[in-house]
Amino acid sequence: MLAFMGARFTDDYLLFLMAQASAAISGEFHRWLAAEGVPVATWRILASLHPDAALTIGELCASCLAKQPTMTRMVDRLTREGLIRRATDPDDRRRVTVRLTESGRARAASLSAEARAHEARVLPADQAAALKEMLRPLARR
Amino acid sequence: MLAFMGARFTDDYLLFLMAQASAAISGEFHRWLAAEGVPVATWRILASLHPDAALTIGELCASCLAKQPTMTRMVDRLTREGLIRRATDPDDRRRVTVRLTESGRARAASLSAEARAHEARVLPADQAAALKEMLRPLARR
DNA sequence: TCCATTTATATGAAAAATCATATACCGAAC
DNA sequence: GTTCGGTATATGATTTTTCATATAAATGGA
Repeated sequence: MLAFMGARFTDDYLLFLMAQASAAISGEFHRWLAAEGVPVATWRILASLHPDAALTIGELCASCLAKQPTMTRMVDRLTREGLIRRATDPDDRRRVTVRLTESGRARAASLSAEARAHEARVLPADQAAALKEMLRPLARR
Repeated sequence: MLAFMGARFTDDYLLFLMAQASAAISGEFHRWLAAEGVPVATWRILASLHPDAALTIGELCASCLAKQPTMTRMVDRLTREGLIRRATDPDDRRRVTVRLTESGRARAASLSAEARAHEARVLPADQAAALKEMLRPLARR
């Protein structure tokens, strides 16, 4: 029998558990995306705009968890690919609002459907709902 | 009154909520680390080894959510800084096991104490325990 | 109006992470 | 013991992300 090793700090540390759970579950879906040839950054932006939101670069940063210079470059790329469209906000000409093109909306709809199906495989609906209830206030901070 | 905008997909998508909650809460602690001059990568490795674990590079990758080449380089750096020590596993000479030095243990202990204090500020103990219960099986996948 | 401050995005330089691959080693089959 | 396939870590090249800063525009006074 092996010697008892003593519990590791991270085995019962909320922030590590949350990061690991998030990475494990998201990783499953990200591997599916990769098989479809869809970069994770593309998915995040399409999902954030789906079905018909107009978000600024800054709002996309918060939703996709990227820094602003990164987001500007991602938005450049998706714009070149014809999936999204940029527009200067007339009420505040510093702001750039982004929304889906028709082609982007179609792509977002199909990926989102698969995301929902994956979510349903991860947890029964009642457990998923309970978990979301706990996560929502944390996500807002 | 503004027109109703239609719910966004990501407002009720488990994987986004989990990633956003994780980033929001971890971000709070990471800002404190930055103020202390401690890189996040350093904290993750010290926490994973605390108080006295001997982990391989591969196990550290899983714990810290980094890829293997990244981890090899992080371990190089912390070794140079005298916080951890590498050793070839005599039972399998391909493996490199890593553990804290005395100096690393002291640093890990003090950071972990602050991490616990932060965790306690995030959620009441009973809610944190309930959340951990839900996250644990997901993190194991 | 003019100026100072703050906010939103863009961009060049730098840093960090990752991919592809090399090396070293293990274990099993022969 | 030799070979073959698989596993663990290391490393060069590349990509991705970020930092620092610039530009442009809004905001709140003097």
